[in-house]
Amino acid sequence: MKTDLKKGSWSAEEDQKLISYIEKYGIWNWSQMPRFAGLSRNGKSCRLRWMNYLKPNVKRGNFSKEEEEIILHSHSLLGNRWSAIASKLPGRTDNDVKNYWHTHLKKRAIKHKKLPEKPEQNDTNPSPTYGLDNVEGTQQSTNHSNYVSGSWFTFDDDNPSSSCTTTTNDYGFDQFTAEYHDAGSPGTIDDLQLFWDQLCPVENLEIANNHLDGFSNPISQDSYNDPISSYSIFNNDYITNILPHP
DNA sequence: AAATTAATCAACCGCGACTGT
DNA sequence: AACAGTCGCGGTTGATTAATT
Repeated sequence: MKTDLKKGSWSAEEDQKLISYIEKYGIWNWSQMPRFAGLSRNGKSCRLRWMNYLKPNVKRGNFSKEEEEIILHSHSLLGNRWSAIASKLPGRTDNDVKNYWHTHLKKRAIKHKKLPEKPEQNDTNPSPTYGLDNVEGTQQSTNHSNYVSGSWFTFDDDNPSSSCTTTTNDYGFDQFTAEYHDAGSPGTIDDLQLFWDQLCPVENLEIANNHLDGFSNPISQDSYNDPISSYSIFNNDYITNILPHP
């Protein structure tokens, strides 16, 4: 048996029924709830309406410049993981972010992709523009050498197998990536700790966790067992995802 | 002013992941 | 291990509104 379930736009009355029900009884089972709430909707429709529209603190209205930047940055790393991107924007839903991307930002990102590579840098006299020293809030380091934009170089004289690089990603953002290479000869967990401490103090790791879904703290036994652990930092901006070695 | 086109965004659909049995 | 139910995600559609001709 099937009572024909309503589809399409929600009426104010339906909204009110759903809100009242959830306020009273909470969310316990989306597929069962509509019956009890007196709604001729399937659970999926109710869930969507609640999540994207009715839930308290859902932010409506124009996206700020800052929100745009976060979406662009995040998308350049995460791709179409709208939910992960939305999680960095309090009050915004994945649907909103996705819509905004398609209607406002996609063209801009595509344009970025067509931009020429950033200017060549002089290998013998490297500019700090894309280097670690210019990453905001990151500990200054004097250890690195042979800096060449876009290619690997020795990061730490004490850890010759560690490296970092800078690239311009597909969206035109400068991206800084660091890796710890354990080159098959296991050191101690302290070596790894030291490497990441020098590269990025703990407070910045916390920033990373706040800004990126899926970030895993490199200072762990797990990543130590993995011969390479890495993450990236947008120039002057966000610490970003763990990246596999290319 | 009317017709046409473009932009916007709420909502639907299919699918995969997860959980419980 | 297999199955069913549920949930959440991402791609897509379609109705409405705004802009343009």
